[in-house]
Formats: sequence, structure tokens, C-alpha cells
Amino acid sequence: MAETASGSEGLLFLTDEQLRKGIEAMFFAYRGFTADPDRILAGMDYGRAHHRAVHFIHRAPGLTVSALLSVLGVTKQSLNRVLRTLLEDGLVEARVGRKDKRERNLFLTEKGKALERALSDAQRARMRAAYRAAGPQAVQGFRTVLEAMMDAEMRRQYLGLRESGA
Amino acid sequence: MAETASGSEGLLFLTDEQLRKGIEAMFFAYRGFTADPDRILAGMDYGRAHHRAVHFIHRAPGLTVSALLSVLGVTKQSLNRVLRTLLEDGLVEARVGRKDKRERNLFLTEKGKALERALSDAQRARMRAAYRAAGPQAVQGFRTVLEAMMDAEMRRQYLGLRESGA
DNA sequence: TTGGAGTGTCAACAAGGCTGACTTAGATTC
DNA sequence: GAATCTAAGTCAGCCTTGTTGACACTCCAA
Repeated sequence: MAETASGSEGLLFLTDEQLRKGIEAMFFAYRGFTADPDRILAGMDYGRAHHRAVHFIHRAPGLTVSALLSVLGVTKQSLNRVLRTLLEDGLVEARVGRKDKRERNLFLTEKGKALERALSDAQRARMRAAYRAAGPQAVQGFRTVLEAMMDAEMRRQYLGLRESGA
Repeated sequence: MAETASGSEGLLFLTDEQLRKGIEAMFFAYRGFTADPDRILAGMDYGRAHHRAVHFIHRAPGLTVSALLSVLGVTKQSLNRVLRTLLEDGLVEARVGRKDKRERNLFLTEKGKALERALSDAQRARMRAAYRAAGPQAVQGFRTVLEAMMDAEMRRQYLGLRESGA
């Protein structure tokens, strides 16, 4: 259905069928994207939530609990449960803030870094393989579309958040 | 780290930083991608799992329970909980198979189609906006990378699954 | 000194995954 | 025709990860 070529570029490809394909591609690709870390985490007492926390602490060492909260988009209570196990197991260290002693700056320990590496190695391997198969041009397009798909606030967090205390 | 331009195209862009960006883009974009349907479903007694079931029944009317099971990649018990509410609420109809009477062929009712339309309209609107903002070239690349990111089996389901009984 | 912000914690609940065991109906095979 | 296999449905119980609401504690700043 919908073969009606609308003439000029830029509208031509936006048929419902094309859009549906894009939607399903996101669904299936995201499953693949999370499959490798999930496999590693299964068996350990951790889940996807732990992975996300570890990832963002690695990315921005020293970020505060509330900063992490807003990046992850979950409630304090939800994050706390995850963070507690990571602290207990010695994967994450929480240092009292220097300027503001109420804040906790989060860091990965060596053990935490090791887990992060294992998880991100798996995920990067898949990403690298996909990039290689698709080629540089496609990668550019991939990123462009994904960025356009984010909410404004997420885009801020995606682009920003370099240093954050410590 | 890794500024070392490796010369020829095809390796140049695969720095850890580039890969990390890609990983986070997937994370944030997927959140945006599911946000609109989630908003619609919140309040109704349905969740993301219902959305997925409705989507794939719409896509391939008449598919069997076990076919749906394998597309979604969940257990029978898990799907059953969702499917039961959809049947009770009259969004989905299960007809006894013609060839094999053990099978149930699933169809959306008018009510089910209405929900599917509401959900996919929202999701397509976002996808369309992202596509428009990114342009045809980018869309091509987007799809290419996503397809490369799927597991082989998912790719089969993504590409195949047109008719399936009825 | 008082109010508010950042943090942590308790309790309770829901969605949506999972496993295992079992039933029922219909197909298939010997 | 009986035995076996398959598709579907169901019951019970468990886990993770999200949610609210209430509350305490520490500390900063007005």
C-alpha cells in the first residue's frame, strides 16, 4: 500500500509503511542492544538498572545522586535500592561533597570499573560491528535521527554533562 | 584518548568516545520513542506490554499465539496475562484456527484498532518529525545501523512475517 | 534560628518479566 | 484405536524495577 510517490524528496519516504518499519527497527534493535549486558548481568545479582547507574557514574565521575537521578529519569527510592547494593558490594564509592556536605559524589571503585568495562566492552563490540557493517555515512545518519527522536531535555543531558564536581 | 586517525575511512570514526555516544544515543532516544505511547497507556489499565501485543496483532492479523510469543520474545504465561485482559476488554478477538483447531488466530476488534491507531499515531508523529529533521540520507543510515544491530533471529522476524494464516 | 534542599530510608504496591506444574483439546503416529 | 505430541490456557510463586507517601537527618543560606 501507499506507493504514491509524492514527487519531491523529503516527503517521498514518509509513508506509514516506512514509519512502521522504523518503529519496529527500534524495537528489535533495542533488544539486541541490551541483550549482551543482560546476559552478563543475569546470574550476578544485578540487572539493567545497575548497568545504567554504573555507566553514568563511569561517564561522569563525581556526579551527585540527584544529578544521576535526573539523567536516569527514575525516582530517588528506585535508584537508592540499586545504589545501595552497588555500595555494599564495593563497586561504587560515595564521597561526601567538599563544598556541600549534604551531597554525595559518586565514583566507581576498581571493582566497579571492571564491571563497567565488561559491560561496555560487550555493548561496544556490538555497536562497532553494526557501525562497520553499515559504514561511516550510515553512522552519521543513525546519530542524527536518534538525536532528533529525543525529548529536548534528554538531548541536553546527552550533549552536556561533562565534568560535575569531584 | 584514541585521537589516532587510522588513515582510511571505515576505522577512523570508531573511537571509544564515538561508540559511547552511540550507546547513549540509543538509551535516550528509546526513552523518547516510548514516551508518547506510555503517556497514553498510563491511566488506562494497560502498559507497554499491551502496546506491543496490539502492535503486532495489527501488523499481522490472524497470527497465532505461539507466533506472537516468538516475535515478542516472552513466555506464554507472561503474554497470557496481557492477552487475557485484551480479550476481556474486547480489544482482541481469538478465532479458532481453521486448519488446526488447537490454534487461535488473533485479530483486533474495532475497539482494538482504535487503540492501535491512537498509539501508533503518537509514535509515528515522533518518528516522522525525527525523519523530517534528519533528512532522507540520515533515515537510510538510521535503518541500516539498526538492522545491523539486531540479532540474526530478530532480523528474520523484522523482515519476514507478512501474512500468517487467518 | 528557621526554612528549604539534598539525601536516605521504611512501607506498600503494580507491572511485567520468569519458572514449574498441570489441564484440555485436537493432531499425529504407530 | 491408543498412545503420544502439540497449542493453548491456567495456577502459584518469585524477581526486578518502577511507583507513592511519609518521615528523619544534615547542612546551607537567608
